Amino acid sequence: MHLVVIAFSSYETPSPPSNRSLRALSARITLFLNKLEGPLYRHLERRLAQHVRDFLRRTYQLELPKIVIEQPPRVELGEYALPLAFDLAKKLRKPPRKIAEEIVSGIGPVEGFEKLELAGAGYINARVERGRLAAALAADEKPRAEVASGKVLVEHSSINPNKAAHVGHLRNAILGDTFVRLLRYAGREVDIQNYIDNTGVQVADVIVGFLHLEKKSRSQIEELTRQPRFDYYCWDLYARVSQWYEQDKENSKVRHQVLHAIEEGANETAVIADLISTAVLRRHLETMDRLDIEYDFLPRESEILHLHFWDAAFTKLKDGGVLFFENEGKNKGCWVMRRAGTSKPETTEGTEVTEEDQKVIVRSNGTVGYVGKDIAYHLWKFGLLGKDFGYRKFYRYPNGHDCWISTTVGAMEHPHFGDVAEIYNVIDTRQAEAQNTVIEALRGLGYAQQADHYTHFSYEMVALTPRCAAELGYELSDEDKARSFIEVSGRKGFGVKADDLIDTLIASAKEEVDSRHPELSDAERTTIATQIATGALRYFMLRFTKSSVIAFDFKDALSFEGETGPYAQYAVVRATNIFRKGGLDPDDFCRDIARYVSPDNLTKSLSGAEANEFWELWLASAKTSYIIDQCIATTEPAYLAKHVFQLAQLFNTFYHRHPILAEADEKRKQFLLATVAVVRRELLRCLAVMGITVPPVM
RNA sequence: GCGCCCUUAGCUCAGUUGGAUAGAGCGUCUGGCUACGAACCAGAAGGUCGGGAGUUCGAAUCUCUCAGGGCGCACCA
Repeated sequence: MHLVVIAFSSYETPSPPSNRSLRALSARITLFLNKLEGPLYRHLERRLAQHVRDFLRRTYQLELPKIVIEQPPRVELGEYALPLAFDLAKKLRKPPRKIAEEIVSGIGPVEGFEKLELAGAGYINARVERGRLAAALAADEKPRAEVASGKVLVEHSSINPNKAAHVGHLRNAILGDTFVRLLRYAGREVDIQNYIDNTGVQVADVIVGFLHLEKKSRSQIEELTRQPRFDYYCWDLYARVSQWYEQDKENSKVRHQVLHAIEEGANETAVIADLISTAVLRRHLETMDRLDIEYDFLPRESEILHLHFWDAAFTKLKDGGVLFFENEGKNKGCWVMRRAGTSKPETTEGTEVTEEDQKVIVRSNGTVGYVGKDIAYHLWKFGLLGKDFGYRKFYRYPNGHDCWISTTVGAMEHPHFGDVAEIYNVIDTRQAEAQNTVIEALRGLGYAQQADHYTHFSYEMVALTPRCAAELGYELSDEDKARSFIEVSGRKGFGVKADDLIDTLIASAKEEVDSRHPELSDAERTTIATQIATGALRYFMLRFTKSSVIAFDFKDALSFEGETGPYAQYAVVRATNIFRKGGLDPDDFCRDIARYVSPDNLTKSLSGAEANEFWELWLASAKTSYIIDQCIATTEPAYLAKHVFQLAQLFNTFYHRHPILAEADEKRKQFLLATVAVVRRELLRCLAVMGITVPPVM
């Protein structure tokens, strides 16, 4: 039985029904309820704030723009804490305790809350009706509340297709993929794009390696692209080419020739470049697929060039006065724009921008730079360019999902990409200024709304600890040894390759699984080890906040204990085992908890101080969607990782203290099982958002 | 020189809008497996939140300043 309480605040009473369509009305009421009267954690918080706001208006004629609501340090103090009496003390010229008292006694009943109480020097703590929140949670009530409309585009990975992916790329892809899952969990429609710079210098460098250092023919190269880890071959070759450039300045002439030929297209060098970059791209997709990371569309720079995206953008930028032609100084003959972050001088005539503050968009030789191409690409993303890519299917994932790629002339039938309401670009913080310049270009063109919905999802790089670098066999200077981290360098071939790391993690997990589960087949053990390895890696990349540089070390990344993915996976396995040993199916039980546990049982089992340890689990479980909203609003997936760990930790303590299957009191046993079911469900849910699956045993 | 970021326990990191006694994990030490599997749990030690000043009833959090570290600031991408 569901516990549905319908309550309208007096001033929110909807107008009487125009008995035209009962169904439409009921739909509207449901929507209304979901928005304001949901029994869930975030709704309770919002409702509490609303009541306080009303009370202040009513009693003191005060409007507070923001009612701060926080969480009491311990659960026995309640679920929400309001420190607002301290703020009001000065305004009302009364001691905070007195004000808090007035609010507590005057505010009246708040739906879903048991009571408010005065605490400390003037805190107001609110206690929710535990049984009701628990019943809603048990029934898994999920209002589809206020989903913003419009499609979202998340761009992530964007690895140069000239060498193997490394740990830094993994951080990018895992952050991006998790953010996609967060958005989808919140009900948003999301397109995942991976921008491929297949005509840039980095690709050119590898081509130089194949053609000029190794003197390979096209057919030899074709043969090589078919070898299993062709991207590794390129990794080493790229490092050699970088060295070769350093040997003789003359060598970089070749680089320019090759780059020019690739950009031009329709020649032997361009064909070879396409062969190589496409082969490396496939490898990247395979690597990321090992971590369950997929893409919908791969826009390539070659099409941005060949479909003349820039020409369309150039016209707009000139007409819009965003770009202007420089007649003198070091940027003479270039089309430039104001660099983002440089302030306009107070009084100037026209568009004068000092040389320092100029960003060259079109070079004096007429060619366009990367920022220019990026502006064109972003106009396309928002559907503002008036041009579109051609599309063809490129890669089919084992699950049947197709990933599309750009072409000049594509298939007639294809999904509609671009033309979105909101975009997120997962790009490391070093490109902040370039990203902001693109945003300013949009704003300058009058697309303020689009500029406001353009988010540079910025994160710090992954570096290596000096110890890790030494383990990899790199010679370190004394200066480097003293650093806390050393930046990876593709040019030097210095870094940890993604596939190597995944292999190492799987091997390490496999050893553990082998020794724990000799009864399983090798294939089963490998599957489990892969799940554990993926869980460990994805969790590792998500537990740090974006602004923190990750100093990578095998010891930390290979850990399966403590604050790790496997710790959370293990908690779920334990929860599952309780049901299995008890002869129950955990998912069936979970789907119908209400049948096993009455609201009355929940209320009784969760009341009183001795029930706090159980309530902590229910309360933490109730916070999932609240946390997910927060992750999206702050573009910070690390909060979810934290939440998962706390939930798993609470569960493990609970598990240890209460032998559930041995519980004699049947009612209590059902309640404990319900507790396990809810926590397990929320853990699985959160882990899924993090892209982590849970093995049957481990 | 200008801009952005960082500095919290031995190590690696949390600490959302300023709030109750600054928290985890790892490591160290002490305990706990007759199993709902110990990839776990319980406990201990460990802190001048880089230094200083200010705002505030109240600062790890806001402002200023100093020190140390990182990253940007190409007619590269």
